Amino acid sequence: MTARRKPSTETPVFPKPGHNHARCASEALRKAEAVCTARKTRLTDIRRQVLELIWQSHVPVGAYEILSQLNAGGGRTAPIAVYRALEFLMDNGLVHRLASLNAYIGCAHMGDDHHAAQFLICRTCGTTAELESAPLKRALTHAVAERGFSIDSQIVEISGVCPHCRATA
Amino acid sequence: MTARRKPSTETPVFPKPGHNHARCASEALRKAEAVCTARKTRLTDIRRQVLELIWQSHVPVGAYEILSQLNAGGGRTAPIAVYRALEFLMDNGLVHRLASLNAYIGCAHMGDDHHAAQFLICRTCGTTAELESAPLKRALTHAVAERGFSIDSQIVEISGVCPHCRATA
DNA sequence: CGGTATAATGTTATGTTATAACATTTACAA
DNA sequence: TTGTAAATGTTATAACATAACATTATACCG
Ligand SMILES: [Zn+2]
Ligand SMILES: [Zn+2]
Ligand SMILES: [Zn+2]
Ligand SMILES: [Zn+2]
Repeated sequence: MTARRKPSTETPVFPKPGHNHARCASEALRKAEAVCTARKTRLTDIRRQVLELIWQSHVPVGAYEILSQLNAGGGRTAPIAVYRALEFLMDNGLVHRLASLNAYIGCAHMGDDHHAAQFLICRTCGTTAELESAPLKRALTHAVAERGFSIDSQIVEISGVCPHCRATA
Repeated sequence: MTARRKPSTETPVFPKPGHNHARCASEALRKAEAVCTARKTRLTDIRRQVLELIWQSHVPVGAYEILSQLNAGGGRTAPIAVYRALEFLMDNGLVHRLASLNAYIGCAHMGDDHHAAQFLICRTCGTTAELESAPLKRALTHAVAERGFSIDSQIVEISGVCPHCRATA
Protein backbone atom coordinates (compact mmCIF):
# COMPACT_ATOMS: atom_id res chain seq x y z
CA MET A 1 0.00 0.00 0.00
CA THR A 2 1.53 3.23 -1.13
CA ALA A 3 1.28 6.03 1.36
CA ARG A 4 -0.33 9.10 -0.09
CA ARG A 5 -0.36 12.50 1.52
CA LYS A 6 -3.71 13.85 2.45
CA PRO A 7 -4.68 16.77 0.24
CA SER A 8 -4.79 19.11 3.21
CA THR A 9 -1.10 18.70 3.90
CA GLU A 10 0.17 18.80 0.34
CA THR A 11 2.67 21.46 -0.49
CA PRO A 12 0.87 24.09 -2.55
CA VAL A 13 2.05 24.41 -6.12
CA PHE A 14 3.45 27.64 -7.46
CA PRO A 15 1.15 29.00 -10.20
CA LYS A 16 2.16 27.47 -13.53
CA PRO A 17 2.73 29.57 -16.63
CA GLY A 18 0.06 27.99 -18.79
CA HIS A 19 -2.62 27.27 -16.24
CA ASN A 20 -6.28 28.07 -16.74
CA HIS A 21 -6.18 31.42 -15.11
CA ALA A 22 -9.63 32.49 -16.19
CA ARG A 23 -10.77 29.88 -13.73
CA CYS A 24 -8.64 31.38 -10.92
CA ALA A 25 -10.19 34.76 -11.61
CA SER A 26 -13.80 33.66 -11.82
CA GLU A 27 -13.44 31.51 -8.73
CA ALA A 28 -11.93 34.44 -6.88
CA LEU A 29 -14.77 36.75 -7.84
CA ARG A 30 -17.34 34.16 -6.86
CA LYS A 31 -15.71 33.68 -3.45
CA ALA A 32 -15.46 37.40 -2.97
CA GLU A 33 -19.19 37.73 -3.50
CA ALA A 34 -19.76 35.03 -0.94
CA VAL A 35 -17.47 36.65 1.59
CA CYS A 36 -19.16 40.01 1.21
CA THR A 37 -22.59 38.48 1.51
CA ALA A 38 -21.54 36.65 4.65
CA ARG A 39 -20.01 39.78 6.12
CA LYS A 40 -22.85 42.02 5.02
CA THR A 41 -20.51 44.27 3.16
CA ARG A 42 -21.07 45.49 -0.38
CA LEU A 43 -18.89 44.54 -3.32
CA THR A 44 -19.73 47.67 -5.28
CA ASP A 45 -18.89 48.34 -8.92
CA ILE A 46 -15.59 50.00 -8.37
CA ARG A 47 -14.54 47.48 -5.76
CA ARG A 48 -15.36 44.62 -8.07
CA GLN A 49 -13.54 46.27 -10.95
CA VAL A 50 -10.42 46.70 -8.83
CA LEU A 51 -10.61 43.11 -7.67
CA GLU A 52 -11.00 41.91 -11.25
CA LEU A 53 -7.99 43.91 -12.38
CA ILE A 54 -5.96 42.48 -9.52
CA TRP A 55 -6.98 38.98 -10.51
CA GLN A 56 -5.86 39.43 -14.10
CA SER A 57 -2.73 37.58 -13.10
CA HIS A 58 -0.66 36.31 -10.19
CA VAL A 59 1.64 39.29 -10.51
CA PRO A 60 1.12 42.01 -7.91
CA VAL A 61 -0.14 45.25 -9.35
CA GLY A 62 0.39 48.82 -8.20
CA ALA A 63 -2.44 51.18 -7.27
CA TYR A 64 -1.66 53.57 -10.09
CA GLU A 65 -1.49 50.74 -12.59
CA ILE A 66 -4.97 49.72 -11.49
CA LEU A 67 -5.99 53.35 -11.81
CA SER A 68 -4.74 53.69 -15.36
CA GLN A 69 -6.52 50.51 -16.38
CA LEU A 70 -9.72 51.80 -14.83
CA ASN A 71 -9.33 55.02 -16.76
CA ALA A 72 -8.21 53.35 -19.99
CA GLY A 73 -11.65 53.94 -21.53
CA GLY A 74 -11.55 57.65 -20.85
CA GLY A 75 -12.62 57.50 -17.21
CA ARG A 76 -11.71 60.12 -14.66
CA THR A 77 -11.42 58.09 -11.49
CA ALA A 78 -9.11 59.64 -8.91
CA PRO A 79 -6.34 57.79 -7.08
CA ILE A 80 -8.21 57.98 -3.80
CA ALA A 81 -11.02 55.88 -5.24
CA VAL A 82 -8.60 53.06 -5.97
CA TYR A 83 -7.05 53.32 -2.53
CA ARG A 84 -10.49 53.23 -0.92
CA ALA A 85 -11.40 50.13 -2.90
CA LEU A 86 -8.10 48.50 -1.94
CA GLU A 87 -8.70 49.35 1.72
CA PHE A 88 -12.10 47.72 1.57
CA LEU A 89 -10.74 44.63 -0.16
CA MET A 90 -7.94 44.27 2.38
CA ASP A 91 -10.28 44.82 5.33
CA ASN A 92 -12.41 42.02 3.99
CA GLY A 93 -9.49 39.68 3.45
CA LEU A 94 -9.81 39.66 -0.33
CA VAL A 95 -6.53 41.30 -1.18
CA HIS A 96 -3.06 41.60 0.32
CA ARG A 97 -0.55 44.38 0.09
CA LEU A 98 3.10 43.56 -0.62
CA ALA A 99 5.19 46.06 1.31
CA SER A 100 8.35 45.24 -0.60
CA LEU A 101 6.70 46.11 -3.92
CA ASN A 102 4.07 48.69 -3.01
CA ALA A 103 1.70 46.44 -4.88
CA TYR A 104 -1.42 44.40 -4.34
CA ILE A 105 -2.40 40.82 -5.01
CA GLY A 106 -5.53 38.74 -4.68
CA CYS A 107 -5.78 36.63 -1.57
CA ALA A 108 -5.50 32.93 -2.25
CA HIS A 109 -7.46 31.96 0.85
CA MET A 110 -10.53 34.13 0.88
CA GLY A 111 -12.89 33.44 3.70
CA ASP A 112 -10.38 31.34 5.64
CA ASP A 113 -9.73 34.42 7.73
CA HIS A 114 -6.01 34.13 7.72
CA HIS A 115 -4.65 37.53 8.46
CA ALA A 116 -0.99 36.71 8.34
CA ALA A 117 0.29 35.80 4.96
CA GLN A 118 3.72 34.85 3.76
CA PHE A 119 4.69 35.41 0.14
CA LEU A 120 7.05 34.04 -2.45
CA ILE A 121 7.84 36.59 -5.14
CA CYS A 122 9.58 35.59 -8.35
CA ARG A 123 11.94 38.34 -9.43
CA THR A 124 11.99 37.00 -12.97
CA CYS A 125 8.32 36.64 -13.89
CA GLY A 126 6.79 38.54 -11.00
CA THR A 127 4.47 35.71 -10.10
CA THR A 128 3.70 35.76 -6.41
CA ALA A 129 2.18 33.07 -4.26
CA GLU A 130 1.19 32.70 -0.67
CA LEU A 131 3.40 30.35 1.27
CA GLU A 132 1.19 29.36 4.20
CA SER A 133 3.74 27.18 5.93
CA ALA A 134 2.61 25.96 9.33
CA PRO A 135 6.14 25.09 10.52
CA LEU A 136 7.31 28.53 9.53
CA LYS A 137 4.38 30.07 11.36
CA ARG A 138 5.23 28.02 14.44
CA ALA A 139 8.92 28.90 14.34
CA LEU A 140 8.03 32.52 14.03
CA THR A 141 5.53 32.49 16.86
CA HIS A 142 7.97 30.68 19.09
CA ALA A 143 10.95 32.90 18.34
CA VAL A 144 8.90 35.98 19.04
CA ALA A 145 7.29 34.69 22.24
CA GLU A 146 10.72 33.70 23.51
CA ARG A 147 11.66 37.37 23.44
CA GLY A 148 8.61 38.45 25.38
CA PHE A 149 7.14 40.15 22.36
CA SER A 150 3.45 39.97 21.47
CA ILE A 151 2.52 39.88 17.80
CA ASP A 152 0.01 42.16 16.13
CA SER A 153 0.86 41.60 12.53
CA GLN A 154 3.66 40.28 10.44
CA ILE A 155 5.17 40.61 7.02
CA VAL A 156 7.06 37.80 5.36
CA GLU A 157 8.05 38.44 1.78
CA ILE A 158 10.60 36.25 0.11
CA SER A 159 12.08 37.26 -3.19
CA GLY A 160 13.76 34.74 -5.45
CA VAL A 161 13.23 32.67 -8.56
CA CYS A 162 10.22 30.42 -9.00
CA PRO A 163 10.54 26.78 -10.11
CA HIS A 164 9.28 27.53 -13.62
CA CYS A 165 11.72 30.34 -14.22
CA ARG A 166 14.55 28.22 -12.84
CA ALA A 167 13.66 25.44 -15.27
CA THR A 168 13.45 27.86 -18.17
CA ALA A 169 16.73 29.56 -17.39
CA MET B 1 24.59 21.34 38.74
CA THR B 2 22.53 24.00 37.09
CA ALA B 3 22.67 24.00 33.31
CA ARG B 4 23.51 27.36 31.85
CA ARG B 5 23.10 28.35 28.26
CA LYS B 6 26.23 29.26 26.41
CA PRO B 7 26.38 32.97 25.63
CA SER B 8 26.34 32.32 21.90
CA THR B 9 22.91 30.74 22.04
CA GLU B 10 21.32 33.14 24.46
CA THR B 11 18.20 34.88 23.33
CA PRO B 12 19.09 38.50 22.57
CA VAL B 13 17.47 41.07 24.77
CA PHE B 14 15.16 43.71 23.42
CA PRO B 15 16.73 47.18 23.89
CA LYS B 16 15.77 48.47 27.31
CA PRO B 17 14.33 51.95 27.85
CA GLY B 18 17.07 53.28 30.12
CA HIS B 19 20.14 51.59 28.63
CA ASN B 20 23.36 53.37 27.93
CA HIS B 21 22.57 54.21 24.37
CA ALA B 22 25.49 56.53 23.84
CA ARG B 23 27.52 53.37 24.03
CA CYS B 24 25.41 51.66 21.35
CA ALA B 25 25.94 54.63 19.08
CA SER B 26 29.67 55.02 19.57
CA GLU B 27 30.20 51.29 19.22
CA ALA B 28 28.22 51.32 16.01
CA LEU B 29 30.23 54.16 14.56
CA ARG B 30 33.48 52.48 15.53
CA LYS B 31 32.41 49.23 13.87
CA ALA B 32 31.25 51.08 10.80
CA GLU B 33 34.69 52.61 10.42
CA ALA B 34 36.22 49.17 10.70
CA VAL B 35 33.88 47.70 8.12
CA CYS B 36 34.57 50.47 5.66
CA THR B 37 38.30 50.15 6.17
CA ALA B 38 38.10 46.42 5.63
CA ARG B 39 35.99 46.84 2.54
CA LYS B 40 38.04 49.73 1.22
CA THR B 41 34.98 51.94 1.02
CA ARG B 42 34.82 55.47 2.35
CA LEU B 43 32.65 56.58 5.25
CA THR B 44 32.45 60.18 4.09
CA ASP B 45 31.06 63.10 6.07
CA ILE B 46 27.52 62.89 4.90
CA ARG B 47 27.47 59.12 5.21
CA ARG B 48 28.73 59.32 8.75
CA GLN B 49 26.25 62.04 9.62
CA VAL B 50 23.38 59.93 8.30
CA LEU B 51 24.63 56.91 10.20
CA GLU B 52 24.92 58.94 13.40
CA LEU B 53 21.40 60.27 13.01
CA ILE B 54 20.13 56.74 12.48
CA TRP B 55 21.89 55.61 15.61
CA GLN B 56 20.32 58.30 17.76
CA SER B 57 17.89 55.61 18.89
CA HIS B 58 16.57 52.14 18.21
CA VAL B 59 13.56 53.63 16.49
CA PRO B 60 13.65 53.48 12.69
CA VAL B 61 13.87 56.86 11.04
CA GLY B 62 12.55 58.08 7.69
CA ALA B 63 14.77 59.51 4.97
CA TYR B 64 13.10 62.90 5.09
CA GLU B 65 13.38 63.01 8.86
CA ILE B 66 17.11 62.42 8.47
CA LEU B 67 17.12 65.13 5.85
CA SER B 68 15.45 67.70 8.08
CA GLN B 69 17.86 66.97 10.89
CA LEU B 70 20.77 67.38 8.50
CA ASN B 71 19.35 70.71 7.41
CA ALA B 72 18.37 71.82 10.91
CA GLY B 73 21.35 74.20 11.03
CA GLY B 74 20.33 75.94 7.83
CA GLY B 75 21.79 73.38 5.44
CA ARG B 76 20.52 72.84 1.91
CA THR B 77 21.12 69.16 1.43
CA ALA B 78 18.80 67.60 -1.14
CA PRO B 79 16.81 64.38 -0.61
CA ILE B 80 18.91 62.52 -3.13
CA ALA B 81 22.00 63.01 -0.97
CA VAL B 82 20.32 61.22 1.92
CA TYR B 83 19.15 58.41 -0.32
CA ARG B 84 22.61 58.02 -1.74
CA ALA B 85 24.08 57.81 1.74
CA LEU B 86 21.44 55.27 2.74
CA GLU B 87 22.18 53.21 -0.33
CA PHE B 88 25.85 53.17 0.56
CA LEU B 89 25.16 52.23 4.16
CA MET B 90 22.84 49.42 3.12
CA ASP B 91 25.24 48.12 0.50
CA ASN B 92 27.88 47.94 3.19
CA GLY B 93 25.63 46.18 5.66
CA LEU B 94 25.55 49.09 8.10
CA VAL B 95 21.88 49.91 7.85
CA HIS B 96 18.64 48.12 7.09
CA ARG B 97 15.48 49.37 5.49
CA LEU B 98 12.13 48.49 7.01
CA ALA B 99 9.68 48.04 4.16
CA SER B 100 6.67 48.18 6.43
CA LEU B 101 7.66 51.63 7.72
CA ASN B 102 9.62 53.14 4.86
CA ALA B 103 12.27 53.79 7.46
CA TYR B 104 15.85 52.91 8.23
CA ILE B 105 17.64 51.47 11.22
CA GLY B 106 21.21 50.73 12.15
CA CYS B 107 22.34 47.15 11.70
CA ALA B 108 22.95 45.33 14.94
CA HIS B 109 25.41 42.91 13.40
CA MET B 110 27.81 44.96 11.37
CA GLY B 111 30.57 43.00 9.80
CA ASP B 112 28.91 39.64 10.44
CA ASP B 113 27.76 39.77 6.84
CA HIS B 114 24.26 38.68 7.53
CA HIS B 115 22.18 39.90 4.65
CA ALA B 116 18.84 38.57 5.79
CA ALA B 117 17.46 40.23 8.82
CA GLN B 118 14.27 39.70 10.73
CA PHE B 119 12.79 42.50 12.79
CA LEU B 120 10.60 43.01 15.82
CA ILE B 121 8.89 46.40 15.76
CA CYS B 122 7.13 47.75 18.83
CA ARG B 123 4.04 49.65 17.80
CA THR B 124 3.96 51.48 21.12
CA CYS B 125 7.47 52.85 21.54
CA GLY B 126 8.75 52.25 18.02
CA THR B 127 11.81 50.41 19.25
CA THR B 128 12.94 47.89 16.69
CA ALA B 129 15.34 44.99 17.11
CA GLU B 130 16.77 42.32 14.92
CA LEU B 131 15.46 38.89 15.68
CA GLU B 132 18.17 36.62 14.23
CA SER B 133 16.48 33.36 15.05
CA ALA B 134 18.26 30.35 13.61
CA PRO B 135 15.23 28.04 13.88
CA LEU B 136 13.12 30.61 12.10
CA LYS B 137 15.74 30.93 9.41
CA ARG B 138 15.80 27.15 9.01
CA ALA B 139 12.02 26.85 8.86
CA LEU B 140 11.93 29.55 6.25
CA THR B 141 14.68 28.04 4.14
CA HIS B 142 13.05 24.64 4.30
CA ALA B 143 9.54 25.85 3.48
CA VAL B 144 10.83 27.73 0.49
CA ALA B 145 13.06 24.96 -0.81
CA GLU B 146 10.17 22.53 -0.54
CA ARG B 147 8.35 24.60 -3.14
CA GLY B 148 11.26 24.62 -5.56
CA PHE B 149 11.89 28.30 -4.99
CA SER B 150 15.36 29.77 -4.68
CA ILE B 151 15.84 32.70 -2.31
CA ASP B 152 17.49 35.98 -3.21
CA SER B 153 16.37 38.09 -0.33
CA GLN B 154 13.75 38.11 2.34
CA ILE B 155 11.81 40.47 4.48
CA VAL B 156 10.50 39.48 7.89
CA GLU B 157 8.97 42.31 9.87
CA ILE B 158 6.91 41.57 12.94
CA SER B 159 4.87 44.29 14.53
CA GLY B 160 3.65 44.03 18.10
CA VAL B 161 4.34 45.18 21.62
CA CYS B 162 7.76 44.88 23.19
CA PRO B 163 8.26 43.39 26.66
CA HIS B 164 8.90 46.79 28.26
CA CYS B 165 5.77 48.37 26.87
CA ARG B 166 3.76 45.33 27.88
CA ALA B 167 5.06 45.65 31.43
CA THR B 168 4.32 49.36 31.53
CA ALA B 169 0.80 48.98 30.20
C1' DC C 1 -44.03 55.76 0.21
C1' DG C 2 -41.12 59.57 2.20
C1' DG C 3 -37.77 60.92 5.36
C1' DT C 4 -33.49 60.12 7.42
C1' DA C 5 -29.17 58.10 8.70
C1' DT C 6 -25.21 55.79 6.94
C1' DA C 7 -22.27 54.26 3.44
C1' DA C 8 -20.12 55.14 -0.75
C1' DT C 9 -18.28 57.97 -4.14
C1' DG C 10 -16.76 62.42 -6.26
C1' DT C 11 -13.66 66.43 -6.31
C1' DT C 12 -9.72 69.00 -5.36
C1' DA C 13 -5.66 69.50 -3.28
C1' DT C 14 -1.65 68.06 -0.97
C1' DG C 15 1.60 65.08 1.59
C1' DT C 16 5.25 61.56 1.56
C1' DT C 17 8.76 58.69 -0.38
C1' DA C 18 12.10 57.99 -3.95
C1' DT C 19 14.69 58.58 -8.36
C1' DA C 20 16.47 60.69 -13.05
C1' DA C 21 19.72 63.42 -15.44
C1' DC C 22 23.50 66.02 -15.75
C1' DA C 23 27.07 69.34 -13.76
C1' DT C 24 30.77 69.96 -10.51
C1' DT C 25 33.97 68.81 -7.06
C1' DT C 26 36.92 65.77 -4.47
C1' DA C 27 40.13 61.99 -3.59
C1' DC C 28 43.62 59.16 -5.08
C1' DA C 29 47.16 57.27 -7.57
C1' DA C 30 50.16 56.86 -11.71
C1' DT D 1 50.53 66.90 -11.65
C1' DT D 2 47.27 65.42 -14.09
C1' DG D 3 44.04 61.83 -15.40
C1' DT D 4 40.34 59.03 -13.62
C1' DA D 5 36.88 57.34 -10.71
C1' DA D 6 34.12 58.34 -6.84
C1' DA D 7 31.35 61.43 -4.50
C1' DT D 8 28.46 65.26 -4.18
C1' DG D 9 25.66 69.23 -5.95
C1' DT D 10 21.58 70.93 -8.53
C1' DT D 11 17.25 70.80 -10.52
C1' DA D 12 13.41 68.50 -11.68
C1' DT D 13 10.15 64.89 -11.55
C1' DA D 14 8.27 60.23 -10.66
C1' DA D 15 5.70 57.13 -7.74
C1' DC D 16 2.89 56.17 -3.88
C1' DA D 17 -0.66 57.69 -0.62
C1' DT D 18 -3.99 60.55 2.09
C1' DA D 19 -6.79 64.90 3.83
C1' DA D 20 -10.89 67.50 3.68
C1' DC D 21 -15.15 68.39 2.29
C1' DA D 22 -19.18 67.96 -1.14
C1' DT D 23 -22.42 64.97 -3.31
C1' DT D 24 -24.92 60.80 -4.29
C1' DA D 25 -26.62 56.21 -3.44
C1' DT D 26 -28.51 52.71 -0.24
C1' DA D 27 -30.96 50.79 3.41
C1' DC D 28 -34.03 51.06 6.95
C1' DC D 29 -37.81 52.82 9.73
C1' DG D 30 -42.29 54.65 10.54
ZN1 LIG E 1 -4.23 31.70 -12.01
ZN1 LIG F 1 9.04 33.07 -12.16
ZN1 LIG G 1 20.96 51.57 22.40
ZN1 LIG H 1 7.89 49.20 23.15
